[in-house]
Amino acid sequence: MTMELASKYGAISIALWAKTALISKHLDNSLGAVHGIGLTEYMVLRSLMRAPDHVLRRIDIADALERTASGITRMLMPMEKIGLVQKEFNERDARVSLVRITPAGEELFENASVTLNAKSETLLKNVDGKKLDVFLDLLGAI
Amino acid sequence: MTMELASKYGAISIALWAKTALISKHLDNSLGAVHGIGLTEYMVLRSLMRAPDHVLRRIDIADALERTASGITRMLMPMEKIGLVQKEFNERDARVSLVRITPAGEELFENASVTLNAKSETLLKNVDGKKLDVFLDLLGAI
DNA sequence: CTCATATACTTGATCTTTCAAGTATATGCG
DNA sequence: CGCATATACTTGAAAGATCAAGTATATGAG
Repeated sequence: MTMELASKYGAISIALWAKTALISKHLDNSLGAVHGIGLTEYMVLRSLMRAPDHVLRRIDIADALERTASGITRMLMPMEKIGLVQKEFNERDARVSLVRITPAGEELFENASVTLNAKSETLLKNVDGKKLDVFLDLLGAI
Repeated sequence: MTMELASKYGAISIALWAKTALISKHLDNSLGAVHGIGLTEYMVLRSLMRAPDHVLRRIDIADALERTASGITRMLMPMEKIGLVQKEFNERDARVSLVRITPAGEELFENASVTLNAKSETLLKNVDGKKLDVFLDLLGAI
């Protein structure tokens, strides 16, 4: 019994892994083609938009995205160069380098969100619309 | 209304992406520490175990895992070296290089499955056990 | 049969991300 | 205060995966 239950949890892990690989590839392609950013970069912008004052430390972004600090350092370089985010200093703590989303970044995020939502609807069209809240609850419980 | 629905689909995509990043990192670490393989390599073995006669073409593995053919070529090299899989030739079509799981690969897969299921149960313990079938159905619909 | 096109795979270059090590700064204990 | 330890970030080296191009083989039209 316990064994059966465990293998059911394993099946969910595997299904999550497989379906997410599929979905994120499509979303990445769409965001790249239409807006010139990848899904991970979209998630950086999203984290910033949800942060108080639209500012975060690099380490906070790393935690939110399950990435390393060095990965974030490298990802932000081109984003800063094209003006989606900008660097700021923290007066209280000279170690931290704050990241702020720019107006251009906010605008791109809003447009990219429309693309992401539309593409998601297409990809997930076989999921019963009535069960979306149940789905979100289950994911939220993880 | 349509907009609201689309953004709900978008929220599901994002939740899938975020939760899967978390889960696969943990599973990857556990499989690596206990069995010396990554989650992607586990999925290769799993695909082979589920295939008729336990044999697949490289391209089939690539499709199943949402990876490129070249990625599979490179991933199989070390797996073949440590004896988890072996190369075979297709008499009908000299272009294809078949991949067969070895007895050692099968044994490792069975052991790794126990680890994966146990770790999944821990990671997903907050998901109500009664809703597992609903969850699997929703994922299956994607 | 022959040739154009498609398929299966491999390989060099490249991209993205991590890991390990290093720098700079902060914090707390004595 | 002074020092041990922890935190935030950066950077060179390396891992993992993709892309583009190339090789070999198969298939189908004429």
